[in-house]
Formats: sequence, C-alpha cells, structure tokens
Amino acid sequence: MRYPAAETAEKHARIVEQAGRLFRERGFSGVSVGEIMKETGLTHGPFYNHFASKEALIAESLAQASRMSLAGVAGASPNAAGKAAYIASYLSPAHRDAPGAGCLMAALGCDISREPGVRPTFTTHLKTTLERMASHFPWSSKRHERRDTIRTLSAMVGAMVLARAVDDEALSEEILRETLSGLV
Amino acid sequence: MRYPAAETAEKHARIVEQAGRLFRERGFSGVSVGEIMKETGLTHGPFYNHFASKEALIAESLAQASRMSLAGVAGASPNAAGKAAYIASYLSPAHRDAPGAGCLMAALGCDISREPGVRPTFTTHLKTTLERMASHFPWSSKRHERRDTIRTLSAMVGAMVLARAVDDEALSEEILRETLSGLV
DNA sequence: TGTACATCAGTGAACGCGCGTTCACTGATGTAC
DNA sequence: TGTACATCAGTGAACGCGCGTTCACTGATGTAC
Repeated sequence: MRYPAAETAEKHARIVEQAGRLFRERGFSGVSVGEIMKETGLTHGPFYNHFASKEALIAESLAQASRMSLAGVAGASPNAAGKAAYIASYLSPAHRDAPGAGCLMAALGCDISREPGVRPTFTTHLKTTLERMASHFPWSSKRHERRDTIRTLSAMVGAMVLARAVDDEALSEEILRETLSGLV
Repeated sequence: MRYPAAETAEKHARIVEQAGRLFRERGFSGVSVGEIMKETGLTHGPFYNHFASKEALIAESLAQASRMSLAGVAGASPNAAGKAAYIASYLSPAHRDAPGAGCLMAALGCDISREPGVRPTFTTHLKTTLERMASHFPWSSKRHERRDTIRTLSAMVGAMVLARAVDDEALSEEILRETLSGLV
C-alpha cells in the first residue's frame, strides 16, 4: 500500500540508524539485511525500495555515523578540560560496552580495511576527525597540533580495540586507565 | 587412502598456518573452510579429520600465531636500539601491507571482540605480550614498565588499524611515521 | 619374508541453512476530472 | 466536493548461491600371522 511521503523518509532514516548501530556491534558481515529491517519493524522486502544494495546501505550508514561522531567533537568544550573530558569519555568502560553508539574507527577499523567500497568514506571521516580535533582542542604547540592529534587518536583507538577484545575486566580497565593517564 | 603418519601431521600444521594467514587477511567470517583447504592443496572433506569445527581451527590458528608473535619479541635485542627497531618494524608500510604475517591484535582485534569463543585465547596472548615486552625491553623505570608498555602497545595497534583502513597512502604513512616518532 | 586384512586420511557428492536479492501481488494514498 | 484511477511502499514467497558439515566410499599403508 502507498504511505505518506514523510513516513517513507522517516523509515529510511531509521534503517540507516539501526544499520549503523548493528554494523558497529557485529561488523558488516555479521548483520543481515533481514535483521536490520526487522529491527526497524519491517519485513526484508522493501529494503530495495530504499537502497540499491547492502553495500549502498553500508556507505550511507557510515556517513551518518561519521556526522554524529564529528558533532561529538564539536560539542566538547574547546579547552584543556574539554579535551580531557572528551578523551576520558572515549576511554571509558561505558564507551567500551556500547560499540553500537560509539567510535567508528574502533568498532569497524579492521572490517573497513577489507571492504574496498567503504575505504574512501572512512578516509574522509578520519581526515575530518583529525582536522577537527587538531583545531578544536588545545595542543602543546600550533606547530605540532596535527602530529599530537595523530598520536592521541592512535592510542585511543588501539586502547579501545584491545579493551574490547580481552575477556578480563581488570585488564580491560587497566588498558583504558593507563592509556588515558598518558594522554591527559 | 591411508597416508604416512608424518605426512598427516605436516598437513595439519599447514592447514593451521594457512588459516592463520587467511584469517588475519580477511577476518574469520571472510574465509571459508573450503578456501583454507584449497590453499593447503586438499579438498574440503578431510577438514573434519583434522578439526572438530571451524571454531576449533580458529582457536588453534590463533594460538599458533600468538607463539610466532611472541618469538618475534624474544628475538629482538633487549636494549633501547632493539626496542626502537621492533617498534619501527611494527609501524612499517611492510607490516601494514602484510597483515597475514603480522600482528594478531591489529588484524583481528575487532573480530575477536565479537567472537566469544576466541576471547580467552586472545586475552592470554595479550597478557603474555605485555609481560614479555615489559621485561624484555628497557623502559623509563622498572616501576612504570607495565604502564609504559600498555601505552606503547595501544598506540602501535591503533596506528596500524587506522593506517590499514585509510585509502590514502600519504595519510597512512603519516599515521605510521608520527606514531613511531612519538614512541622511540 | 610373503600374504591377508584392518586402518583411516583422502574424495567428492550431498545435506540443511541463511544469505542477498527479486518479484507478483496488495491496497491506502494522492491526483485528475 | 465526490468519484475513478494511477501510484508505489508494503508483503511474503521464491531465486540461486556459498557456507559449515556429513557421509559412503576408496585404496595405499601398516600390522598380524
């Protein structure tokens, strides 16, 4: 049956949102089109009324997650305390335990390397993230802000990947805590 | 037909070796049992003469890759130059472009978080790696060697994940170079 | 030492299953008159 | 304003495919006598 146009656009957005969450939680190949549609409250058929393919949805959900993530940087206070709070929030058990709403790079970094179609979108995301972090937060010097941002982000992403992979709560928290104390 | 016992053991080892390489290159779900067997020069049938399931092979290949990786730490010179060379080798374009022979954590970190069965094996690997790196290499002080090892490893893993995910050679090399210069 | 037989890793067809994707059909909505 | 019809997102069965796994069968090797 035909539905109001506004409802269709809202459903499209909901599919993208659910996909972004599920992909970060379980990886691109760990989530089926049917599961995403069920999560959105629909059957799997109309998926192809909204997207050309699963790969098209992956690209769109990545772009959407990227926008959300960049808004997070922009929303932090542009001073030393804001930077420390941002990094502490990133390296928190809460972020570790909620990959579906968290950092793209930590959740899908490995998967993206293997999925040629999404690497350009991810590259743009990383470039923009580095630029925004470098200019938004205070660093030791203007000259080294990009270098320092890269070092900080590498440590943040690596710590989150390791903290999520281990099966030992104490070790996981130790990784987050020690990495955090080296960055703030 | 029946084969000499030595040949059987050698085939088992070759399956584990090929699996370790392919999993690191394409992820656990990106490689089929059939592909692994074909790469080893066999048909897919006898796989179950060697392993109870794909998951059992994953566990064994992870343990094997872990042993190889720990041997790499042990083989480095136990001084400042050896440590610098080890980190530089890790953060090299050569390592980035050869995930199949490289670091488990950087290649499969994200996948391992989602595969409950392999997390204990991975946890042991990470614990042993931290201990070996902390005791084998010189650090600023005995008191902080574990803390410094965690910070160094987080940065190494994060930089490699990001360097592999981006589609831009200059940015990829910049990430490796700037992270390396912050660690040595 | 020579012969008869049990062993078991190999082969390759087959299984059920879930995947991404397609399609004939449905029926409330929006539009033309 | 009321009626007739075209639209198109929805439904759900169906498609081919590749997956992990099973299994009846093969035949060179190792062993018992």
